[in-house]
Amino acid sequence: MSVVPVQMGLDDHMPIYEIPAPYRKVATLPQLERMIARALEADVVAIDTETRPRARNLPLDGKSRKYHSLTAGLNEAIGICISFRLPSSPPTGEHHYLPLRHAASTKQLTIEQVRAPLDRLLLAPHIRKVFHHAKFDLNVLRADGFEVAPVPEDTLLAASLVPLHELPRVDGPDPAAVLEERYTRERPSLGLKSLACRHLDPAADRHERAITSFRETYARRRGVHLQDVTYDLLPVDLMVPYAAGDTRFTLELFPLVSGFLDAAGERLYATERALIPILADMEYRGARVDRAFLERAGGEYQLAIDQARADVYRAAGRSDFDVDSTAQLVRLFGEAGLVLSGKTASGRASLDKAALVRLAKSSPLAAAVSAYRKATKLKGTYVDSLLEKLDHTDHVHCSLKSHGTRTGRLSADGPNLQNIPPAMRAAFIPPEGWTMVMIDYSQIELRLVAHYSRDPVMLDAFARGDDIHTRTAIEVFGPTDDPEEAARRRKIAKNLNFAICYGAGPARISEMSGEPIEACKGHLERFYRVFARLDRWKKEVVLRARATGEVANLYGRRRWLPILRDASRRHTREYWKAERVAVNTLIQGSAADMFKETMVNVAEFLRARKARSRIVLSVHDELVFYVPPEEAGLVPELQRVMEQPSIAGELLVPLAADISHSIANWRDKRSGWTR
DNA sequence: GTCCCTAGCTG
DNA sequence: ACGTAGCTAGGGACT
Repeated sequence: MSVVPVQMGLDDHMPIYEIPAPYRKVATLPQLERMIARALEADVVAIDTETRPRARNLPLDGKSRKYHSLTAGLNEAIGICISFRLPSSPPTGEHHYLPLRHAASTKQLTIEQVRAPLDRLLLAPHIRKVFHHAKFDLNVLRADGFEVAPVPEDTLLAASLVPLHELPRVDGPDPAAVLEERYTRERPSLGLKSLACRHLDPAADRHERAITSFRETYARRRGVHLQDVTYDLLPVDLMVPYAAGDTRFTLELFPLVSGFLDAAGERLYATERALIPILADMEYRGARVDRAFLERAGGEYQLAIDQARADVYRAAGRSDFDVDSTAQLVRLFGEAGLVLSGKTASGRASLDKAALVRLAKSSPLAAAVSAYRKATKLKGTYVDSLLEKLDHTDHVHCSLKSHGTRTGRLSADGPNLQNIPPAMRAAFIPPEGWTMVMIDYSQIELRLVAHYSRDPVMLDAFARGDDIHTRTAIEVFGPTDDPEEAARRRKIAKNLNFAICYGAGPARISEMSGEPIEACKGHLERFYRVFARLDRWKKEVVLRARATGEVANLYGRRRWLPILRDASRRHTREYWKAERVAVNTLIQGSAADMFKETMVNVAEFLRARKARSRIVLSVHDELVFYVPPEEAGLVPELQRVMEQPSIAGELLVPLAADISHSIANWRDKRSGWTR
């Protein structure tokens, strides 16, 4: 920065900073009115919010740095950045920071003062608003009563769909490093600063570094944690170029990045964009949780944990170790003469569930550790942490990332509501008097495998509506009248079917099905003789991917796998993994993009009918809805919408979506829909 | 405080 | 060579 601060760390003695061009502060009504008037003449306006954790999101206690999530907003706006460029603007554009909730001594407008002018811009129908990660800002703005229309553009989502390694670089990187990255790195960071440094200005992070250094000094002098030095405590003039820099980069990245979208990319981007307000709304409203159920379950699990821990110490004959420490347990097992055959990824002796199950018959110690692990997992990850995250209306708000996976699936965190075990699904309940409706695709990935491979047996199975695992069992092992044998064969067949999607070998099939490994080798060979087209398709996928270094799914979503075309890395562990990834990405990714399209179609269906029903959760191939009693008639229609994505007509297999419902909770459901 | 490792939950 | 895609918790080693 241009001016060295003379004094730091006191709100009322903030150092004076000079705001460099082309950045501007908007702190008075005339300045705001002038800025909005000019913005309304622009075709594209970049917008960003600066935030702090909500004031009531206080640390849990002195030592924990975790915050309560008491409200959907999670973060509170402290200021808004707005950038645009008119023909009459300087060539570098006009970039503004509008402080709203900075330290009291700061000259700034209030939310209510800016509401009307800002609404004119945020709702202007003809202006494209571009954000980097719009969903976040939409919810921050919503917490202050602002809406944005039309649906914003998003440079983060556009960048997630573009071959970033083909974009021109401005940071003059070492050519060897670029080459290495082309061959090894699947996807560079999608962070705004990272994209800006690579493609706009190598020094794009200079203001961020200035801010960080200020915060570090402030934290040191005040004796507080760095993360407690929130941005609203900083001198506003120091914030202006940093904050408005973000919208400057967003504005400049937008045409650059979206210019690299191909036709399929444009279509995928349209779906991603349509998902922004849908996911934002799911996050904002959250899922209702039965707090009393969780508290009860927590007590029961605690008893089970205490019991299991005592069992472990008794079986071990000593108690000078930590049951939570796998390393100490491995040592203990070794001293007790228990042999651990499996290995971890790093080659050490593994004491995972499979190892414990192998030993459980002969060792009470192993059985007790299993019980302990199960109870601590459920209580720690699902009961206690979920309770901490409930808001004052007992709703939990996760964050859904549309760009969170390399296949196209959504990812969820804070908490992850996509891996709630059945026992804990009982804690998720509908609003009073409403029904929870679950609609999930039946065997979506195997249907896509059948489509891709055109395997006649598999296509026939789905055309006839067979149970695919039973049909596979009959095709591979022949018919049997013994129901027990049929069940055993179906289990193996199910694992064989999953093996296609994941690329599992005999060892994994053996572990999953409990059959001997040698037998599984034979099963796999027979399986690929029966479903010969399937094996051929997988080989073709790999051959094509070797030539191009990438795969593209049914919607044209691409995943770069540069290692596949690098002959020098052939026959390495990473290479073989990339082959499995190539196949899995087509299957999982095609299903994911179909599912995203379905979410958009379902949300549009509900919107068009002004329905109160809403999507609550999205778990890869399942949607969970809250449905009020008077909208029961919509449910079969939702099912039909789900069965008719745009690609349904081109698929060689029928799609099927199954309904289940419950007025109680997510676990205790009944299949079908009748009333 | 950071990071990695191991484990375990989901589709 | 032989299990895809995620997130989170805890221990343990490091700074």
